Parts: sequence; C-alpha cells; structure tokens
Amino acid sequence: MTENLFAHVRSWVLQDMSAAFPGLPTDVLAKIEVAPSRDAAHGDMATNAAMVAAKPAGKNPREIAALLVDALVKRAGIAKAEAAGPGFVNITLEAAFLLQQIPVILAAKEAYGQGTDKGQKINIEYVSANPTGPLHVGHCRGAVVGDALANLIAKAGYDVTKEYYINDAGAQVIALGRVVYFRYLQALGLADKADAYAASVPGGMQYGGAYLEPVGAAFAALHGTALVDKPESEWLDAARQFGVAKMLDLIRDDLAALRVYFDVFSSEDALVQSGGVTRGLAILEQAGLIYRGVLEPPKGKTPDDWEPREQLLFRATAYGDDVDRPVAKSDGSNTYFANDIAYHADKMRRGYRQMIDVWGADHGGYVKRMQAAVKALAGETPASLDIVLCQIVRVMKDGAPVRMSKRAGTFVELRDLIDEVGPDAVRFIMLMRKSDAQMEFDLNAAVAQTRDNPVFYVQYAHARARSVLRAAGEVTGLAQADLTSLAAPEELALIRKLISWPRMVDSAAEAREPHRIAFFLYELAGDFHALWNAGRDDAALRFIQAEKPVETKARLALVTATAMVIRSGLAVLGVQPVEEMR
RNA sequence: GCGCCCUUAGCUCAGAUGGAUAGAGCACGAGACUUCUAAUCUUGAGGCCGGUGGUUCGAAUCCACCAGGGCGCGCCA
Repeated sequence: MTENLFAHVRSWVLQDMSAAFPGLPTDVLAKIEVAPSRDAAHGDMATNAAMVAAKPAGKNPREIAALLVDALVKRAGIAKAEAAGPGFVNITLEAAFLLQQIPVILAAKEAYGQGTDKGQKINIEYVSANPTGPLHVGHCRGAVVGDALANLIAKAGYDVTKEYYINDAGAQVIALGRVVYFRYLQALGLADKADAYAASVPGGMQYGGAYLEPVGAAFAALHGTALVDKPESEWLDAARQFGVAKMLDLIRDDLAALRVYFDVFSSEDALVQSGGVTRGLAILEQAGLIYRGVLEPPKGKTPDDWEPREQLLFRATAYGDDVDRPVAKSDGSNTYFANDIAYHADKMRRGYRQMIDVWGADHGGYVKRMQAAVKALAGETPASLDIVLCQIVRVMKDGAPVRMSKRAGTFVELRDLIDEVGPDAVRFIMLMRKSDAQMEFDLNAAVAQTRDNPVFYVQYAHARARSVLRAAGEVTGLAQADLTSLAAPEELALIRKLISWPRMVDSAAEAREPHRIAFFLYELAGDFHALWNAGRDDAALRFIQAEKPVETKARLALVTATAMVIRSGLAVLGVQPVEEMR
C-alpha cells in the first residue's frame, strides 16, 4: 500500500495510458497528474491525462478520456471513472479503498505523510542575524519560515541540516568590540575615560542599547583595569570575540523562546581565518571566472563620487547575472560577496549539492549573483541554491501599526512579541502568508480565542478530537475497526482531506512553501469542525453512540486519525498541539 | 534609468507549478440557539483576478508592453 494514494492512482493512469498509447514520450507522461477533486460532485480525484496526451497521440481529449475510463474502471479500488469537461477523467474510489487509508494513518501515527528517504542532503540556512544584538521582529519571519521549511523538507524525505551563519567578521563586529570596551570603561566607573574614548571613535559609538552594559561589566570582571588606556591593538580582538559570544548567547535564547534550534553554527571569521575565502575564490579563478576590470556606473543613477576603478571581478554574467560583481574592494580586501562565495563553497565542500538560503527581501538584489556563484562553483557536478525571500512584517495593534524605531524606544524585540502572544501564535501566523508577500501581524487577533484566530481554530480542532477520545475512554482495536458505516458527506470530506496530507507535504516541500501546510491545517480543522457541527443538528452523527459500538468505533478511528494528522502538520510548523482548551 | 518581488471580494489573504462555475476568514444582510459535542451555527449577497495585447484545446497562473506599491543598484554587511 502506497501511502500517497494520489501517486498510487497516478501509477495506474500511467500504466493504462502507456498501454493504450505506447509511443507517449516521457516528458508528456511526466505532465500527467492525479489531483484531489475540488468539487465532491467530481468524485475523489481527477486526472488531466487525456488533455496532456491529446497532441502527441493525435486524438482529441474526449476520445482519449473515453479509452482511459474503460481501462480505469477495471481496476479494483476504482468505483467509477467518467470523462468530464474538456477531457478530465474524474475518478471515484471504492469506499472500502478510501477507508483502508484510515488504518494506514493509525499505524503510521504522526509519521503519516513522511516521504520515502530520498538519500539526498539539503542544507538550509536562515536567520543568520549579525551577532550585535537581540533579535527583533524583522528576523522573526525568516526564523519561522526557515525552521518550518526545514521541517517540511525533512518530512518529505530529505536529510536536512539547519544552519546559522554567524557574520562575525567585518566592520559591524569591530564596532561591537568598541562598544564592549566603552561599556567596560563605564563598568569600571571611568565615565570620563569612556566618554573620551567614545568621542575618539570615528563615526561614534553604535549599538547604544542597554543590553551591552552587562557585557561590559562581565568584560571588566574578566580583565579588571588591565586594558584601560591601552591601544585598540591590545584589546579589540578580545572585546570583539567576547561581545560576539555574549550576543550569540542572547540570540540563542531568543531562538529557543521561539523553539528554533540549529544543527550547525558556522562562523564567518573562522572561515576567513582558515583560508576559506582564498580556497573559494581559487575555484573560480581556475575556471577563468575572475578578472581585473572596470565596471560601468549603474545607468541613470550615477553616485556623486563615482570614479572608474579597476577591481577584481567575478564573471557573474556567464551564469545569468546582469553585471559582473566585485569580489575585492579598492584597498584589496575582500567584499562581503567574496566571503559569501567562500561560505557556499564551504557548504559544497561539506557535501551539500542542494542548498536553501532564507533571506530578508532587502537582499533580493543579491539572489542572481549568489546563484551564479553557486553554479560556477559547482563545475561538473550540478548544485542548486534556492533562495526564499521574506518580506516585511508590519505589526498591528488596535488597528494601528506598531512603529519599530530604536530612537522612539518602541523597537519591538522578538522577545516582546513572543511574551505577548506566545511562540505558537507567532509561528502559526507568520506561516499563514506566503513568505514573499508583505504581511500584517495583528496582535489582537493573535491572542483572540475565537475563530478569527487561525491558531486557535486549529488547536481547538485537535483539543476537540482529544476530548472525544477522552470521553470515549479506553477503546482498543481501532485499527481493526469495521469502517463501513463512515458514509456521511462530512465524514467522507474529512477522510479525503486526511489522505491528501502526504501529497501536500510533497508539493509544499518541492515548492519551498511552508505556508501551504498552515492553510492545509486550517482547512482540515474546518472539515473536522464541520463534522462536529453536523452532530449538533443530527444526533445520529455524533461520534459516541451509546447503543452502536461498531459505528462508535469507526468514528473514533476517524477522530484518532484526524488528531494524528493535525499533530503531524503542527510538528512541521513547530507548533505544539494542545490537549484541551482552557 | 535598470533589476527583482507584489497588485485577486469593502478589509486581510489563499489559489496545488496551465484545468472544470476563481475560494476562505473578517465586515455586511437574513435566519437558528431550553448548552446537547455551541469560547456559536446555517445561509445570502459581494469579482473585468491592476490594464492592454499575445501564446493554446484552456490563462488569475506563461510571454510582451503599460500603470501603481515595495526592495535593491561598485569600497555597508
């Protein structure tokens, strides 16, 4: 028994089509799909096979559909097949065949929907916020989307590594080190020296938030007055590393509050120190893709201080980018892009041929060049880099946007958001939107205990299911239950939804769109609530029927399977199921 | 000026890789409700899928152009 019933029926369609039309090219066969019917009047599934094959077979779609119908109705498990519309073949399964899936779900439990092991490694990198402060709301979407996407792809059968790239090289962490020193002087009670030092730093002190005060104090506890009045060369590295370590602790705590955990933290600084950048660029150099040249100014927007400069360039245009991209600054040091090339080269060196990066939309301009670099680095063995962009989140409260401004002091840290609505609501709501569309996060709706709140709606469905099972007490042998009594439209609709779960996992994983899982759960919850509500009008549809043990058992099997699929889906989203609503 | 993303009901958004009559929730209208499994339920109305052309059996989906919004555009990461 194939878990994915649609794939199972599709294999029948392919066999029957190939038998009827032996010459069909494989690319045509590949376009044949078997999908859930949108309308129950169209049966359980529909296939486009006849329409796809019309041209190569040289027949009109309805003729082909008629032939396919003749073949399909001979299959055990198919109750009815009929041609419809422009050439669809609608398939209605034998009730028994459909119902067989329930014991499959009961046996698989939360693992239902788990794809077969693809034997492929995928690296997914997300968050990767600079280690200069706590996470804010802007990071949150990437964290949730990346984490759910990683879970989803693992569910689809891939070997997934969750990775965080620490930007601990470059100007920002040097600035961090200086602030640590500034706070260190303050912690020692040397306010005058601290102010004098701050005034001496070109560009002034950054990261003014109070969160670095305890870091300075800890640094003072470690070094005492030993570093006072010493030049930067004697303390900057130590202050920087100390600050980065503390900030990473902070970030890890924030992520833990959101229930986001990583398999690997990868340090840019370590990569640079170990010669990674040289290694990465050498690959491109050997391929003849690095050259010295002068870029044209961007058309229509020449910067005031533009002057033609010769720099080291990567021939990104050879791989689909619009212009070649600099890998070295005019002073000879590497650009950020050079380090990113090196980082991706390092991932590939570690054996990943499939990579996914989750970025903020403000990095959208870097997608082409990074993908070009990966293609160039790949050489003979193909490698892919998918980039998922996350758009801005506007936080709304009482109908008005919550302004996020450091200066105004209304800067919303991730922790504030989690404290206000909880990790489950944050995660679920962040996943109710396609990641590359802007979204509004309504704080009021997120905590509402009503249908307005999708998190509540889904969790309530699970809690209701569990409540029925508690009320029913210990019932054994559900997997062997006689299910033939399950025939009400609401029951069948629910079963159809349950069996589409494995297919949903596959397609959402392939599209890299975890939000589809949130929508699936919302719909599944809706189907379950509909069945529950049907029992209000018609007592015969209630789950527990005192006088009818056989029907009750069948329904409890369905309820159990529903709860399992909801848990399976919530696990992908990283949302915890609840046993009861309080 | 160029590139990428977006534009679907009054509002917030889905739309399965090109399929059948474009869907949900909120808001709005009309009903139901002796807590039974009700932190409600049923039902109605609401649309030129930003616009114009094209591709084909078939387009919200793909292509071209246009309009509006967002992001970005050689020493910042």
